[in-house]
Amino acid sequence: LARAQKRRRLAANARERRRMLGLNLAFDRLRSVIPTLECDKKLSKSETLQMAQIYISTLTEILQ
DNA sequence: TAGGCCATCTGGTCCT
DNA sequence: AGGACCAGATGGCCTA
Repeated sequence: LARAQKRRRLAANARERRRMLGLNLAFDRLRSVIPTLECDKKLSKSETLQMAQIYISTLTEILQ
């Protein structure tokens, strides 16, 4: 690959890394707001989404 | 050592 | 044109 192309690929990789960093930060914020009773190890990403969905459903139901 | 979770690279597509 | 977003591939690390 040409040097300019390689340089742009590297830049794109860096942007993608930063983007994922932002996404992971959002996961951390969501995790921090999910009540995890007596569960010391942190939830995986998909677990976090599942628990959030369950939590929201529960709160919604309580509000009825 | 197989399975789960994750980070990173990459090429494609859509948006500005 | 260049950036944002996305999904697939790949390899590393950890645990049952």
